[in-house]
Amino acid sequence: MKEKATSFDIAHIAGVSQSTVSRALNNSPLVNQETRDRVQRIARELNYKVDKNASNLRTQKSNTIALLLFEDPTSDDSMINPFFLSMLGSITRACANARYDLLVSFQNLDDDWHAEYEDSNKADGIILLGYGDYLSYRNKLSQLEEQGTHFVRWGAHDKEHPGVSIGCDNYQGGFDITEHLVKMGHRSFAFIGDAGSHAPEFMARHQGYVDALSKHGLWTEDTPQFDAISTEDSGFHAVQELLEQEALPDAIVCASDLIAMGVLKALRLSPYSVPEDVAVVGYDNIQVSGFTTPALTTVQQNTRLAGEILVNTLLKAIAKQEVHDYLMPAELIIRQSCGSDNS
Amino acid sequence: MKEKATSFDIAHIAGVSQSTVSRALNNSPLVNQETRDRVQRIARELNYKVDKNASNLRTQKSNTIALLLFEDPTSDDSMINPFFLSMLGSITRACANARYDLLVSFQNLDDDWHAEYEDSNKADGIILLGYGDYLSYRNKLSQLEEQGTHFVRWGAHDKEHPGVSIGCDNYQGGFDITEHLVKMGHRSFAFIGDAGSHAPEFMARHQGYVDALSKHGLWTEDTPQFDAISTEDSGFHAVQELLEQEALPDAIVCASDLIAMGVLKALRLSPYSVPEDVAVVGYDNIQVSGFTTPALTTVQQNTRLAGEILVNTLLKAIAKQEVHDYLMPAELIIRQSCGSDNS
DNA sequence: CTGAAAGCGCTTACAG
DNA sequence: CTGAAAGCGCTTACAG
Repeated sequence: MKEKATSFDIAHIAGVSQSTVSRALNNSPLVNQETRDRVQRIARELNYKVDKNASNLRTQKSNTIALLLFEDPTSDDSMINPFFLSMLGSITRACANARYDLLVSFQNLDDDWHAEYEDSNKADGIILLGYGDYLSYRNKLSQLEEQGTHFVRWGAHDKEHPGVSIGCDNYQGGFDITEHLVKMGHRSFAFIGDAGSHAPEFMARHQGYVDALSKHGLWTEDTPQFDAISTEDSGFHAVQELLEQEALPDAIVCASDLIAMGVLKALRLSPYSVPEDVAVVGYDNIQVSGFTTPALTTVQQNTRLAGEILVNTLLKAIAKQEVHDYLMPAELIIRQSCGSDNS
Repeated sequence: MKEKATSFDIAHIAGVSQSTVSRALNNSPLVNQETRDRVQRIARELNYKVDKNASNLRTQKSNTIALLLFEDPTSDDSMINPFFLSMLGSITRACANARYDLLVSFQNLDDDWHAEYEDSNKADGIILLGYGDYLSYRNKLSQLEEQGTHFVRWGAHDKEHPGVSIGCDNYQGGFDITEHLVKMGHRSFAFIGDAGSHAPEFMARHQGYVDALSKHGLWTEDTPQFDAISTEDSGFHAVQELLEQEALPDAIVCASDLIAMGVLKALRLSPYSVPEDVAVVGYDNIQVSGFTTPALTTVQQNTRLAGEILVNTLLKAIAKQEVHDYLMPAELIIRQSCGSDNS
């Protein structure tokens, strides 16, 4: 293993000072064209790469973004929610386009994550991604903000929360999909998904659902709701309960596609069929939702756009520009699981 | 935004030298228990974090691994192959367990990636992940090895290639799934997937397929094969060709699940049904494959284990321990798309 | 346009 | 057990 070349080695070979090498490599206009070309050629030949630790230390910035992916610690740890995996993909892409490196990290909500990356100068800013009990880390967000850490959060748009957030219109999504079910002729409903303040996204979807039902006079206090987290298992068990209580409604609204997968599975084992006996809808439009039988009606969040906006907003914040919350529209994806017009 | 505290600030407050602060923070046994506690308490109060750039520069290691994800540049850029996304998830997890940071980057095969990360001291080692034209970057791998860069590669096990590789037994997978089709009574076949040396994984799967057919006397030189890359579109178009030529075989073996998705889609639009008229099998066991109609028979690669082995092998290499190639067994996942025993 | 020099914030031999 | 000092490899005012 050869010793790694430094800028001094280049300087020696090129017969210039190390300062000039540094300038040439950074394409400084201060340096003679010819000198620059020579230095760059030698650097290429020696396979020289600027030491990032040294240059970052000197410039006090890292050209790196950290992505903190929160996981619901109760979810099946063998699988990441496909929706977030898809976000991860689009964020990676957006970072590459912006010539930033991306540091990815999984976090538990109770980890001491709040300052780690930017404080240690490994990253210039942080993207927070994940469902999960948002309230429980709210004070950490405040602390981040207090310290002047740059961060953007994917999630529920909420004026009371610190920092800037990019999210999808969960309320509208919940409203639209529910109203569609009403139009399809369904009259009794159940909601599967935690509707408490611990899960703001789910709560907003639920609120949209409730308001749509209310608008059509279909909402009652005893409309069943199950506090499921976003896993197949949660959905599966919720349906089992419904079946035991012999309280199967016309339509089941799931707070996520993953939950809906479990719901469909449970119904497949039951005497009831979808959508004839019961309609099922999900949320997220993960890839699988187009392939279930019947294909799942759901709400799409544009992950590609979301990744771009998250990254661009963060970069703006790092550049000390003004940034704003952004609420992306939710798009209804109608497939077969909600019944057809002539039902 | 407050100025970030340095070890000198801590030293000043604690009334000790900066060297002692550094030792205390690194839990050096050289420092008095009481002093250490005091220093650590102050550091916590000041929300102090060691500057990674400085410490990495000094120690010449980064506790960071870089993951280079190669993409087939011809594939649909709106979507990463779900199989690799799943690998990404398990690698992230494995890194977190090893207390390493993970730098993720997408690369085109023609980028000048080969040295970037480790040479610039941003990472201690590199994981290479992706299908793609392996031959085209073979000399880059040689170069990596020559420079003493630590790397492991996911992919085809091959003694002739530089560096250590972790992969799944593609040959055995291709063999097993084909033999299963033969057992199901299928007699004529087609293979969809590039079987050339540019795609070593696919080539190995194809070789297993050919050998299984040969073993049962079913292989002929004119058994159709299509040079598809791993996308739905490729599979879709290959089937269209088969239909135009009116050469639909008993069974279609796809080099990946993504290809199989396209095959199923094309057949759905045809008068033929799966598995009655034609069997279809895939490879990878991506999540969707369990939800298609009919559910897809495929070959599973254990991504979770793969991620762990990749990371652990790389860490060993970084620690100058001896490392070996590893060939993971392929597991047949039998579902409905291949027909049933009584066919 | 170029060079000599300072300094980013650490870690770690060296001396006590 | 502790401190003074060197040095990791850069970037960038400063002086010419």
